[in-house]
Amino acid sequence: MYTRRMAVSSESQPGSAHAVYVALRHRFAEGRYAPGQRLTEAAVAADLGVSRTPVREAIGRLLAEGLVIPAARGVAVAALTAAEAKHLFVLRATLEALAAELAATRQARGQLPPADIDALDRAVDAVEAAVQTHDAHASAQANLALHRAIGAAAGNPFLEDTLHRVWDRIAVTTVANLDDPHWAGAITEQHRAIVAGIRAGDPAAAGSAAKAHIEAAGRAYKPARENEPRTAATTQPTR
Amino acid sequence: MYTRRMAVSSESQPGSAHAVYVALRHRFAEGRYAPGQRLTEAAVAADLGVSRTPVREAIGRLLAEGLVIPAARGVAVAALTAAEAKHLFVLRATLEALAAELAATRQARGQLPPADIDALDRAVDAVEAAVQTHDAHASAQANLALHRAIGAAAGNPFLEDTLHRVWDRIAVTTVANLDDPHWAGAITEQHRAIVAGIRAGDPAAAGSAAKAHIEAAGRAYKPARENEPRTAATTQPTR
DNA sequence: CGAGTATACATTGCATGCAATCGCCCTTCG
DNA sequence: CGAAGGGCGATTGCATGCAATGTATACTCG
Repeated sequence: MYTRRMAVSSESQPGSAHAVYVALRHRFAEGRYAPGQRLTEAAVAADLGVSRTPVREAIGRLLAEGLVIPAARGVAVAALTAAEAKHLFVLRATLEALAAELAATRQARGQLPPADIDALDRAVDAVEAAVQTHDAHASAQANLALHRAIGAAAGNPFLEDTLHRVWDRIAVTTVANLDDPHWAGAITEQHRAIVAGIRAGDPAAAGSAAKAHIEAAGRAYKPARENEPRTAATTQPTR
Repeated sequence: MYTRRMAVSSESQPGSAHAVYVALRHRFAEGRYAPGQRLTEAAVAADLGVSRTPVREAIGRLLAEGLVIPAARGVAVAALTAAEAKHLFVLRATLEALAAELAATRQARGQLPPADIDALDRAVDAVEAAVQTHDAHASAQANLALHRAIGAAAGNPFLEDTLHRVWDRIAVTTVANLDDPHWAGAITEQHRAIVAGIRAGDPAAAGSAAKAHIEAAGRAYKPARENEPRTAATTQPTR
């Protein structure tokens, strides 16, 4: 998974500031810090067992990325409005279409290792299996892994980084929407169409399949827990 | 209707950490801190008259954005390799095509204020005038303003933010390449084609014109000062 | 004279302290 | 009963100190 690469955004940073950053993102993803919840430096620092300084740096990055927003006194976990989600999916559709096109182009030129393509097929199978278990978390995980693999196959580190940003922003409030059986059935078919286009080295086919897939995902998207009532205190002050 | 400004990346932050961040970016843009140059927290802090703490935060953000890279002892100003530039222009072409398409769509739906379109025309004129003065800095500035206006006209804050990131990354080492008279002449024509497509409300025309324009810009791009003094070479790009 | 090694030092990374700021709540007045 | 104002407290923002770490230099030995 770590085929790095050109310096676009450094991944393997040491230090607890980066650890805090990763930890916070993880808490967002698993909903432990819910959208709208307020974060205070002291509470996070106590939670993670570090001082406020690395927490400050991590929050600064999250603020720059839009994963948290300025709140009354400090920051709050960002929530996605319906309009924001719509805009994100428009961008995402174009980016994923480009990724599929580039991957197909690399395949046509023989620049894509066969192992990578086989990995795509396995990833599609994994999503299908996960969806059938009706495990939302595992499905989201497998789905993300597939899309990540396509992004990596494109061979453009800046595109890959941009895709990660978009996914992160969407994943803050989303898990795969499996309630709709029609969508759950269509997802694998659409995934296969993308991979087939890549395998065939057909950029147009792969790109349009990817675009259609993301647009369908955008239509199926329902903002999870849109408005959790406010004032979920940070961590319990244990008072 | 006035839609509340979506928080994608907070712009007007107070505090000297943000001021340091802006100041550093400005120094990069005007070449005062050249690519490959090493930055130490203490030196920057002394230069800007603050302590190391806000400098640390600013450098952390620049590191996350890829504008500086980890160096032997701290960080160095990032330089663009030819391969990186190529990848950036591929991404940029797609993003700007999307922006032009969305702007044209908004125009077709009557959602784009006529004043905005007139502003696009004026921006095109401004670029033309600046190019004729052979002032590289002014030309780059005017060109960026035009592209920014198109990005804003698209009405998608996430796309706009992503475009800014790409522009920033390219602008680190680039000014408009005016040496090529053929390119200098074609630039205004291409700009007009994009704006014409938007004004006509024709997404396909606007998008393809934008894509062609950026691809031409990518071909005309020559990495300014391609001296690579072994800065990024701490990790081997074993590609 | 070159290579290997030890040492000193520049520099980062984090914690802590202190002052400034802003929201919240309680009080007070209309 | 509602609104305005003031004080208190929570929280941020920045500076500084100290320890850890990796680099570059100087030194020694072959």
